[in-house]
Amino acid sequence: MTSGLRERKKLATRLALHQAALQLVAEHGLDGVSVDDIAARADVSPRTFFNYFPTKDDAVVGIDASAVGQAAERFAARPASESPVEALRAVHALQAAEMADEPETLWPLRLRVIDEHPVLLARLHAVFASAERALAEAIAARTGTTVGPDVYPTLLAAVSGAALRCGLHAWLASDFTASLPALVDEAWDVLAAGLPAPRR
Amino acid sequence: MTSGLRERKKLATRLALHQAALQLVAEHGLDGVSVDDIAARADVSPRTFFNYFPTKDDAVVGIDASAVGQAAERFAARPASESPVEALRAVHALQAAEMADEPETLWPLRLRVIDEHPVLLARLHAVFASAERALAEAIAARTGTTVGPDVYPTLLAAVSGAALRCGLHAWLASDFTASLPALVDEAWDVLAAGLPAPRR
DNA sequence: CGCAACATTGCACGGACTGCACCTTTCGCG
DNA sequence: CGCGAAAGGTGCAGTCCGTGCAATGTTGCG
Repeated sequence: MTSGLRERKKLATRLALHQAALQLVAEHGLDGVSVDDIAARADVSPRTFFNYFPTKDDAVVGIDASAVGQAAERFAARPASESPVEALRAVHALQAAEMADEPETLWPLRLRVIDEHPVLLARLHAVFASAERALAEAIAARTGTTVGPDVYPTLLAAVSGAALRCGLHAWLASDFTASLPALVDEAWDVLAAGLPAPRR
Repeated sequence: MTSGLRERKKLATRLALHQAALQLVAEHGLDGVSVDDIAARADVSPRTFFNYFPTKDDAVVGIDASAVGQAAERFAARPASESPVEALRAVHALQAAEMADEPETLWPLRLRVIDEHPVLLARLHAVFASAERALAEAIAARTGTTVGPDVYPTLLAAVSGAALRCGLHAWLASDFTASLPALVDEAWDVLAAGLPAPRR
């Protein structure tokens, strides 16, 4: 399927560039690192860098566009007996588990770096937003609504992104000692209850 | 208070630059317009452009940082008898009304242009995100929670942003014939009900 | 009026990103 | 095995963005 020396090498240099970008930025800050630096550490020419990422910022965030549609696909594949919220919770449980388990400590490092650079946060949000657009379509299809005029699909998609981001934020705040899936699930509990003020 | 020829002139050129950017981009696309073009249409030197906006994209979006903390301040000023959600709804009602009433058709044009350029959407989201951070603090203060470990303040702040963005999106989809405050309020109804699947 | 503060501008520079042309490597196939 | 086609890697030249600095106007105030 994905075999072939060519494919594997591309994946490898892509990852190398991403990790080089992350480490260097963690060390010297976003403005203290140039594309040339990143390319040098990944052992490719500066020009090649742009064959892999359209932007320096994208290399730091390092999320491929292919992963974007994933959430929407998984949502669409859930049994029709589930309510939209139930289905989304299930999708997020899977997604959160994958993020927490990912090889290396990639996500922690990513989140730490992104947290220190608002520009990168915006970039991450852009990725989420694009995923949410696809998700809104899937929600509309499931509920018989329409993305344009009806608020529901857009709202639920946006809220799901909020839940996930919120979980990631709390995960970072816990210094990655908490369980990401548990945090995301907690957020969904609050949402499903209609956002009541927490009892103190 | 804000009088003084100097202040007014600054505001004027700022607005001129913003409108020039908006119109030109609406006409030629984001990549078809350079900073020099924008500065030329606003009758200032290209160098001066950067005294007003740190970035070309920011000039197109054209929202000043001062407006960012506004939502949090208004939220904090709401009577303590209101629940967080009630208070937020009230703040949004005001904010939505202001946006819909703004002089000229600024918001419609803005939204149309932003809708066509994902980069600008990211920029807008960044503004929202920064407002949400301030809001999260205010929510935490009101509910006796803490932004770091507790999910509630971050979640509610993010969700409120989602509601507003969602209203704006539907407003755009209606070609600005619908009532923005009504759309935002509708989103809040769904949120307060725990996001139930819409009846068909 | 005259001075101090502030805004505008030009200049020069470094870095991001792109189109193009050329070279090297991999792949598919006989 | 080897050859031709396809695709990736690289260098070059160029455009535009964004910034620090220094010079030049403009405004406000005593």
